[in-house]
Amino acid sequence: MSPDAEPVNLKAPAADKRRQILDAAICVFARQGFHATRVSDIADEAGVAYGLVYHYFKSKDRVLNELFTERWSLLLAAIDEVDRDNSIPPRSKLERVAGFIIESYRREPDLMKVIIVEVTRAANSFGRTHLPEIRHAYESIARIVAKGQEDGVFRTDIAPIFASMSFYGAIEQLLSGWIFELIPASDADYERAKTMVVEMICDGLEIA
Amino acid sequence: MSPDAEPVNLKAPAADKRRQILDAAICVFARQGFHATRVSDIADEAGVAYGLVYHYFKSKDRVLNELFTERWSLLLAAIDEVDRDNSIPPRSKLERVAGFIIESYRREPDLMKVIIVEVTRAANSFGRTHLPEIRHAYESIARIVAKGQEDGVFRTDIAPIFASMSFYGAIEQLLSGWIFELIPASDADYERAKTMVVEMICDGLEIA
DNA sequence: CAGCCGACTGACTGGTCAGTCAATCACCGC
DNA sequence: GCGGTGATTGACTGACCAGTCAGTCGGCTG
Repeated sequence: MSPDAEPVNLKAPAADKRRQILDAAICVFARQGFHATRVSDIADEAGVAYGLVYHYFKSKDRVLNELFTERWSLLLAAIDEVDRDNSIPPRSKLERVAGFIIESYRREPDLMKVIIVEVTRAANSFGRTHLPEIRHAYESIARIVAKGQEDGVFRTDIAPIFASMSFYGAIEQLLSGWIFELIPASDADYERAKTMVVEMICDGLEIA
Repeated sequence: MSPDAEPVNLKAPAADKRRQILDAAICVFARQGFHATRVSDIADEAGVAYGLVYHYFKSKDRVLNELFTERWSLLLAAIDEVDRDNSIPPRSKLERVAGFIIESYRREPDLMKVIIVEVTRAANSFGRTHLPEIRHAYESIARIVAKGQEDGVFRTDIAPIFASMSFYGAIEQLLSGWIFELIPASDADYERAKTMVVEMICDGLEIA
């Protein structure tokens, strides 16, 4: 950018303001929930005029939209990449998927909270629009399971989509538990959870 | 109107109107979601004047409240009853819990949809109030798991609350799948699901 | 310098509802 | 038939807020 050292934050090169608004939205949505936040809350939090939000986004919905799409596409890409790597056993694939999701939460808890609470688990209101993308994730995970069945590693009497939903549901429930402080959330807990979910799903709770 | 011999339904003995309103709310909340339904929608659906809703309920929230509390207390009671019955192995206990929830959905899909979508999975907005009751369910299930561990039937390296959340999360995710038509929903599917969740949680996905 | 353009501002409007309330109705006991 | 009580009605109001828009600012181009 500019070699000359200038008095910074007015200079925010245009697109930065957009980012500022998105970040503010993450923060405010996480704190108050989507429905309860006014557009002015976002603007205030971003330190920006009310109208500017509408300069960059067509509506309040579009802001949430962008947050979701941005992150969800990363998840889909991650799952697909894991799926394509056939050098590891299916169990490790699930481990990586669980790891990715939990790690996402650890790094950006507010963003993940917003995505889960306002989109993924709000399929009746806002999330409705994104049902196809959400379904896509379930199907990708199901593909991993199916491949495990073909390899003779996973039992075949459980439908892949069913296993996939249960697996993802278990993980999301854990995140919810952390979000709403229903279960303890330390770095150690996150780490333990990663292996525990997979162990439970793959090996089962019962002693063989 | 005719003085006598009239077409009954005016006669609805007072408290029936209350029930009528609740049933209408179930229907409308399920169809449009809580936020998107106006109080007038409930009144219309119930075939009752707008103001009557406020005669029976202090606010729109209270209507949803009542729906949730009514049903959730049944769930809590069912779980506790299962837990107390020590004549059956822990695995059967989980089967009964899963069975109860899935059967509830089969019998009253709209009500369960409302409870899950608007309360249980909406902990950021409306559900916040009910976090204690929701947590209570998790803890009751965790108690079943803990007892299974004491009996040497369940492995002890997975925290009971953790297993509980995963178990419940898996079931709720299945219901969501049915609600949003992400997975097939026939009587056979419900029946299969009941055993599948428990099998997966107890025996695991992997072939031993 | 003039004139343009995109970033940026915030007062204002239009529509939407939750909740209120004054009035009416149906019934019952006296 | 009279007065009281609770059920029932629906027009109305006050608050709230998403989205608009007329206008300012600052930098760049010719």
